Amino acid sequence: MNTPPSPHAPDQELPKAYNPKAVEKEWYQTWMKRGYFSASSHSKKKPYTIVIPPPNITGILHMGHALNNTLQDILIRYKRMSGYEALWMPGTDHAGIATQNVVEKSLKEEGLTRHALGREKFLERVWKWREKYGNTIIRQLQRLGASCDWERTRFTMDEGLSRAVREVFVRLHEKGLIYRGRYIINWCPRCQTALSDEEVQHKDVTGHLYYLKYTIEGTDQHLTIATTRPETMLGDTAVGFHPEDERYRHLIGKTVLLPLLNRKLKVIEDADIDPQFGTGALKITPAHDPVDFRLAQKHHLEMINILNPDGTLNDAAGPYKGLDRFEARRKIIAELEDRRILLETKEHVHAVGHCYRCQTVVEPTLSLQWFVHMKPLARPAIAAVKEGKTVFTPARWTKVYLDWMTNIKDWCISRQIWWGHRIPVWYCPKCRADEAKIISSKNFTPGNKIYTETGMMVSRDAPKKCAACGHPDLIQDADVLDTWFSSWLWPFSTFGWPEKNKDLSFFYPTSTLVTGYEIIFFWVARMMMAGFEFMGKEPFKQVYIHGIVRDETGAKMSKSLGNAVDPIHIIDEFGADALRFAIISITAEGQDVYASKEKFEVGRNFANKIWNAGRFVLMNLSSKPPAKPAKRAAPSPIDRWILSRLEQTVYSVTDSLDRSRFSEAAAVLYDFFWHQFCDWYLELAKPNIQSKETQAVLQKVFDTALRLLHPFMPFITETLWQKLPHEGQSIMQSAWPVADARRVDKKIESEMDLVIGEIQAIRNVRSAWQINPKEQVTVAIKVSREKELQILRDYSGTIAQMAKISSLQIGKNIKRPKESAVANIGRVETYVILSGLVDIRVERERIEGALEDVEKMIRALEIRLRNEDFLKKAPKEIVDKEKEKAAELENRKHRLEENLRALTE
RNA sequence: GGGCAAUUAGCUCAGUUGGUUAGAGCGUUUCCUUGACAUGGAAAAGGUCACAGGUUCGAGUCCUGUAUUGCCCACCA
Repeated sequence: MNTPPSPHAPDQELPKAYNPKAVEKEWYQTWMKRGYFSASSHSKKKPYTIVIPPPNITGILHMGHALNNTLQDILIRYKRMSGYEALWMPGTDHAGIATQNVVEKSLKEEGLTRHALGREKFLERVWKWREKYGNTIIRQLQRLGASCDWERTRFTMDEGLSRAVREVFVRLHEKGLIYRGRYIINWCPRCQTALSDEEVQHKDVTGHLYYLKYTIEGTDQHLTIATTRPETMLGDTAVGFHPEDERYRHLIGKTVLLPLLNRKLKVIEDADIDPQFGTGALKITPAHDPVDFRLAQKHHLEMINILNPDGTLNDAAGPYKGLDRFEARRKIIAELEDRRILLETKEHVHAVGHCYRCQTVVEPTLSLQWFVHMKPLARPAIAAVKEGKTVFTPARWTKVYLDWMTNIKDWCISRQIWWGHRIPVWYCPKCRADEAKIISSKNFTPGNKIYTETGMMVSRDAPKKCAACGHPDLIQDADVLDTWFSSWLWPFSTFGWPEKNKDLSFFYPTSTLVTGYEIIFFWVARMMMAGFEFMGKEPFKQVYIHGIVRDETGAKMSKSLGNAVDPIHIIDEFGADALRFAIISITAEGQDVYASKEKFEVGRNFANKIWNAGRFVLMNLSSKPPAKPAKRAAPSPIDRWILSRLEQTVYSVTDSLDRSRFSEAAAVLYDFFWHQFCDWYLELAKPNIQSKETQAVLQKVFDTALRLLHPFMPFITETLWQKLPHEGQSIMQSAWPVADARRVDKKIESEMDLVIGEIQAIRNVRSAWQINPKEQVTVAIKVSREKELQILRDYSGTIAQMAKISSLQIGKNIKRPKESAVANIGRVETYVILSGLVDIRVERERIEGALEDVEKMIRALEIRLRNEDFLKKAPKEIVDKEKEKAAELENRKHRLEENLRALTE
């Protein structure tokens, strides 16, 4: 026997309360050391694969991660137990802008800037930073219990993944899908880089609409134009109006003078200009507005960029040069006001773009950037979802995905930062000496030819010399790629693509992607496109979209707001299992979650309940369990009942997990374990606890429950499972229970329903009369039906035990004893003898209350049963059920009335 | 401007093929420290399922509209 060491000796006495700290770390280490998390592509099993949404290396575990990763771990552990070769592929994302921002901040504290350091030194600093802090979140995921195959951990800046990035860039370029061009992009003046459209968050801001007076050259006539960004007038090169707008027809052929600068502005007419907005006249700033840019292209207007990269105004701004854009706005407004050019100011709510990393207001700016032409990539990714090759859960996200994909725009992928994958493009300074020649395809239309420039080389590896002239000193493009340009390859780059290997063919396509809806566009949609483009197959079969974790007030949790419930604090205080179970419990499918510390107490309490049930089971199992369960004698009805309930729980939990209804599965387990197994079965089984049969059932039910609970609460289930008699080395490797419909015993369940109802009725009376729980009472039960009589007699011992009855009489001809309180369940009437005098008033109130309820129900039923349409059209079984119910209610009503009469006699 | 969610007990929320008396957790009330568990046990109170119409024998559940809230998308300057 060569059993690996267990963290706990089997016979160690269990403390009264579950102490997660005592087991979590050790068990996690043990699992890792024994290689339980690793998956192999040489397995004979069917693969089940999840790739983790790689957290940023700057990331610190927050509740969103806790939810996201618990969901993935539940799936992985469930599938692993169900016989799949389950792989959870982990890794981290280099998070270009975010990481650069963090490192720059620490430089600033030393009084340094990245520019002072220089590119190379700066990158060294970033790598150092990553060595030190980049794995924080991975250690935190491990505390959560995540069963990732850590040996496979990847990083988006690894050599392998970087190679994939270059390969993809080159291939897309060769297909004519990557090009460079001068277009309006979103510029963040703080990060000083271009952003993609998705990286801009639009927020409604109450600003102003300024009405400005432009003079028509050579006349004393004026033109009034409304704008929200008056400072952009410095870049105006034209004014325009709608061709059918009669108000401005007279302007055709005239020139308008730009206030302050007196620049001559062309007058154009274009159907894209909305005559309803403002005055119907539009000032056109081609370099700082997407609409204006398009108009400028169409009408061949001059484009004047007025901004420096840091958001201050440049030479083009004349007297306003050097001012920050917002300061310039204030100055210009004041100036316009002084000169009576500003005619009117109105409040105006409009959407203003903000940088998703630093929340700075972004500026639409004309700029030379690299783009991916997306339409051709989107086509198969759209078809796949329409055909159901990839399914969204909840389904409503399908439409969101398809809408975005259908209207997809080209993706700006170049970033003017240093931390990231350098664009694999090199330039020959010699060939490019003549600047006029540089852009060889001025009006490049992507998709049908390859984008080229004089002296430009797109290459997987750094070219040694210029392909044209042989010049050896080439200059690599200074920009890096958007972080998502590496993330969108994640489902296959992590397996070694572009190399063809066993892992790739075995684990790809992956099975489920679990993520939040905030990155459907950033990541999910793009992975779909990359999956088809480079692997020819969808990257995953299912996309499970969960909600966002918010605080109690509904605000998105964030560290900067200080409203975050820190998952690590919850783990420290309540344990990882408590955190996991609670976060799953409170998360309905796809809904946002409102988290507060109190909500995690549910998880702690449940873990403690499991712990104590385990203590009870262990305490009572014979110290040496029979090697084989003793020949089963017929199990008692109570045993059959819990086995039947267990079977339904197995079925229900499995079904819920298969339908991605995680909180439902958690609720079913909670109810079964606590309210059926602990509240009833354990109590009912106590008198027979010494019998072999009961012990066998107790062990089986507890063992099965632990296995069902394991994906949700890995640590406590492993700890207890190890202490129980078990086969195998870990609950992680045990088989997921399989539901067997034959073990469901409807007959025994309906019998137990009657018995439990009876016990509860008696307890209710006891409670109403404030009988001390320790005190034994005398009870008489009157039953009219043979079947019920039989059942109650069979279970009389149980009823007496559970309701603390010293003398129990059951029969058809029982007379109501004097000084007794009555309870009615169905057709059964129960008398509880009271020791002292009956307080008629109290008893009457009880009965009258019950009577009222019954009458209310009877009235509702009667209406239904008198309705001919109901009798004719409703299914027979429904009608029969209602009739049966009516008869029973009628019966109960009579008995209540009798009791009431007897009371007053 | 378009779209999507949400609106059910004091609070936070479940409730997917329409069909018993609409559920849970927390909180509240009463009783109980009984040899698994006070992070506990027993019992109980508490809901015109946002509103208005409609479909149906029957609606929390389906349809239409309204209101409130939140989110996403969108080049009305």
